[in-house]
Amino acid sequence: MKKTTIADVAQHAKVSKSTVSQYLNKRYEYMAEDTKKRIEDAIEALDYRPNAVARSLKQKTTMTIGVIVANILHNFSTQVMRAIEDFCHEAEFHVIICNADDNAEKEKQYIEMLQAKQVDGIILIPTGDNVELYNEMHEANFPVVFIDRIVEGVAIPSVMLDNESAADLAVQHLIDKGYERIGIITNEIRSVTTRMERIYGYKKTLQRNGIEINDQYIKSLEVSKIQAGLEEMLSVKPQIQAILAGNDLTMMEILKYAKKNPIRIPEDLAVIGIDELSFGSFFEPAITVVAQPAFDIGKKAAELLLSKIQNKEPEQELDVYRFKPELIVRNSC
Amino acid sequence: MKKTTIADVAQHAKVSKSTVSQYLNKRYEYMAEDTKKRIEDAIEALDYRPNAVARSLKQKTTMTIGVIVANILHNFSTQVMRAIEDFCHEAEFHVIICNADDNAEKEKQYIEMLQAKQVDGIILIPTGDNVELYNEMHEANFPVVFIDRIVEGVAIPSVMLDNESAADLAVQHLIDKGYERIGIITNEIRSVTTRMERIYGYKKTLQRNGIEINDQYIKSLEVSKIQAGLEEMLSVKPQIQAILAGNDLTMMEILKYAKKNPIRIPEDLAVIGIDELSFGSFFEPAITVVAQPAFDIGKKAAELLLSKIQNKEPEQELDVYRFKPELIVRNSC
DNA sequence: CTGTTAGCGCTTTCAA
DNA sequence: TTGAAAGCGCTAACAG
Repeated sequence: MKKTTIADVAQHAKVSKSTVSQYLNKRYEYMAEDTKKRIEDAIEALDYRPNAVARSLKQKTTMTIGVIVANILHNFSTQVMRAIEDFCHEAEFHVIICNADDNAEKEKQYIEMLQAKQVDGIILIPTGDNVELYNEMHEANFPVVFIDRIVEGVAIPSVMLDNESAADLAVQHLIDKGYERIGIITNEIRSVTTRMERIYGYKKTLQRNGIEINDQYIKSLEVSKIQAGLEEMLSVKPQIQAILAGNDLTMMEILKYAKKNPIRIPEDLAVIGIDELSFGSFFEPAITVVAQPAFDIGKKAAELLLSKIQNKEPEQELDVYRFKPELIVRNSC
Repeated sequence: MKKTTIADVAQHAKVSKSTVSQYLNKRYEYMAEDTKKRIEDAIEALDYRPNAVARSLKQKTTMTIGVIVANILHNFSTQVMRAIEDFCHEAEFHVIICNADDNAEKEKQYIEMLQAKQVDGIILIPTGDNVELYNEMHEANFPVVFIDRIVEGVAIPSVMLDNESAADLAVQHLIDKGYERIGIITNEIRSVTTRMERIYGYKKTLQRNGIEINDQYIKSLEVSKIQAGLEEMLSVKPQIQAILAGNDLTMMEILKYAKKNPIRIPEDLAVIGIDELSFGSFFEPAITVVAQPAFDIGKKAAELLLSKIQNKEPEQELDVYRFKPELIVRNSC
């Protein structure tokens, strides 16, 4: 059963292909009611569906964007994805999703595949290790937007959390609660910029409050090493009083640790995290967090990308769009 | 700056377009080493990238599939997505992701958009409300695979959990632990089949153990009504001893409720859930669950779909592929 | 108001 | 071993 094409419709309606094409593209202006009707009927009768591939070939636009995240299993990525998909759906764009697993090679491969597929743009949580490629895209004027991190030396806009305030908010809250010996654990998976900014915010807030920085209270570890790192950090004297978890995964490791070696939260150790937790509100104790507006971030990125695609120069081509974190006070500190 | 096309490469390498095409498709058999080399160089020199859209138009295959989930924010969907994307990546397929939000209209729209885009197949967590459309696809021999639910009267294969055993496993565990008055709460969002099967498994196991079924212990509610439903169920006399949560969202509602009205788990109320929880192991108490292999389910669906696409008749065209649940015993019952 | 024509970039006979 | 030519399904001048 051959697919019905525009030619079939034209024939059936006794008009030319171009007229049908006009119709499809809603350029009715100069179209006789009668022709219009005949085309409508033909389409109906033949159950005709335009072939978007053919159209794309001609128009050089696919109404499709690619999104490359580190891992769609991460909460942040999922929310970002959802926001992007929602926004794109509105605009009748489709999104192709790719997991680069923080692997530069895979990222590169995906970018190339997406470009071969002629996607109209890419939203990327960049590994940061394909600087050359990023720049090529930018120079070729190919629409790209970064999420969650800035890449040094690449003039592609980034949409991300104001990491410094996030850490500041967390640490200041801890200090206000009377804690002084405060640690921070971030995880290796998180991009360099993000980690640096959070640690920087942490340090700055400590200093502003006249608290000395103790490097033994600062750790950056891959998830599998957090338990050990925690052990170490907790044995440092003077004993640490509170910990800021750099993200959700880290917080979960801390909670696991606390359960295993019974440590009471917040009596023995106060905790606060960056990133909301699905169980934050009903955990015992409920966990205080600094939430990041992942959804808004995703939406903004999609908005930016589509406006680049549609060549509407964005209001002001900022290079970094920072989103404010929100402190959600509960009982873990 | 015009994009370089196969014609440019041909010209640069002083061969014809068709020869370049041969090269691109790795049909080297009759190609002189020299020609091959010249083409290689030309591609390199011009930084040529084949245009997949043009190729698709000709070949009638896009190497792209669509995946329509209810909501990518749901844990299950996320895992399924990840598995599908992994599998497709191996096979050099791309995946377009869509959130239908359990909305038949949106689902329909997506299916049509995806078909217009000429995707080679679709994996669908069906709302179940577009039976006609499902059948059209099936009759047109368009590759489709369902996940998580069966649609009555539609001969499309489904990949899903063995829901009945999942409920059975949970209830039997509860009974073995000495509980007799056992309730079940499922949520409306979950598809009809899934819910029915789980409730059916629950009842069957109760009966097998000679325990009478009490309809007041069975509730199916939308998430926002679970708190109230719980209140009601817990006031029924004789007092319920244990609850089976039909999925992760339901379990979280139960946990919230228990925290608010202080109910000790498992002393006052034992709980067990279907679906693993990110916090299951370190919650206090750790939550016993029956986990479903979402990843395997996604992988299998992708495998099935690609084999349909590649027209390898699957080993045996089963219409339902059931996956075994796994009981993870912890401390909540 | 509608039809003719010429491609978009690639693949694929078929012939040379 | 390579090239010429036709065509995938659609759009877009430009005529008429």
